[in-house]
Amino acid sequence: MFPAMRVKIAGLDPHQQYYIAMDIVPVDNKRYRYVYHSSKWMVAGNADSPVPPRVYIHPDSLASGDTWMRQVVSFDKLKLTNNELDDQGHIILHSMHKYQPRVHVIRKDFSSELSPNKPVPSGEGVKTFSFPETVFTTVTAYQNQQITRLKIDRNPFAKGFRDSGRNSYRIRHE
Amino acid sequence: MFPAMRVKIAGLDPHQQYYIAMDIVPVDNKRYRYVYHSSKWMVAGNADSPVPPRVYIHPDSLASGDTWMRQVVSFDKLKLTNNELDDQGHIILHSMHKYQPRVHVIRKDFSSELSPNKPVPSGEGVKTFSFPETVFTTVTAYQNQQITRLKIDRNPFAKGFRDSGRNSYRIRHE
DNA sequence: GCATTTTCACCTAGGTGTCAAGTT
DNA sequence: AACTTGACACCTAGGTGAAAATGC
Repeated sequence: MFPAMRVKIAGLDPHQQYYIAMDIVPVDNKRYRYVYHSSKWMVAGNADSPVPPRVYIHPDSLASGDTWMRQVVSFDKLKLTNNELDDQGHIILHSMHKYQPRVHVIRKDFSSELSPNKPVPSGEGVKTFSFPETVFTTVTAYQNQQITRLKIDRNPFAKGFRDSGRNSYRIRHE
Repeated sequence: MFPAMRVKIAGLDPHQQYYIAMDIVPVDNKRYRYVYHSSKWMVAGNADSPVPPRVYIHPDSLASGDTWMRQVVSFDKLKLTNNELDDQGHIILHSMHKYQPRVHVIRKDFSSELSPNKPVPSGEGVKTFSFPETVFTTVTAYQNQQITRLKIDRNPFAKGFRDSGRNSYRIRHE
């Protein structure tokens, strides 16, 4: 997932151990399509059937509150798929749906049910955070040029698609 | 360090948490040189003064006995340096000295003194293993062709130096 | 008419030994 | 004469979007 979610965390007990995890939940029960001439996402029917729940447990887990608070916690290794049979532990989503990423801070002594394949437990010892500005719509092909430009300009791995010298290569193989 | 040390571990308590670590200790108090015509390492004086102790804590630490025993534990990310002022956490060694790598299995509740910059604690809760067949001599340039061949043939990153098509490239830049 | 998958050139990031040049 | 360092060609490993191929 790019751009990656990055969060700063405060208020933990420095000596307590925590997991930090992310899941991604549907915003509504709709399927969308992009209407190019109005540059808007429009409802295009009801959502597809639910997919197996997946949780991305941040690879620095387990760590102390102290450690988590000292750094920006980045989710740049989180991967998405539309393959409901995925066995790589990626988060499974439907294409053309709207989603909300959520960050979970889970105290170790309340983590007994934490698993990449089960919903994140809730209740005492678990805090969940949603940032509405991070809602996104899944696609298999980009629907508008602002997104394409953002991806190319900001992601180091897409440097080959930036404007400088754009004409001087990219000859297809026969 | 290549080839990397790889160990299988048995006899742990599956539910206990352990660190696994490696350090590298001098075999003797000598400095060596390689005598080409007899293909042997010969003593060439006394060892250089000791270097700061460094411990490589296996990156899968902390993990349960169960987890450690289920996999081959590989130390392929361990790095060596002859720079006594190294600040990358590499293990510091003298060139032209003989060394013995050691594997340490450290129960979590006895790990209070475990640090990349302190000698590994010893005593209850800590087991140390040495494999004499893994003794090696440090160099900055290879001293014999068997080693060079071993490195090139076995290390995927050295594929470019293998024999096939050896003549067809490797033109130096002007 | 779309949505999705596959292939590919182009990158980042970093692990190899070689060689030239420097140091001791 | 032996040792050390730095630049470099050549790899592995894997993250990009474009375009072609396939599916629905």
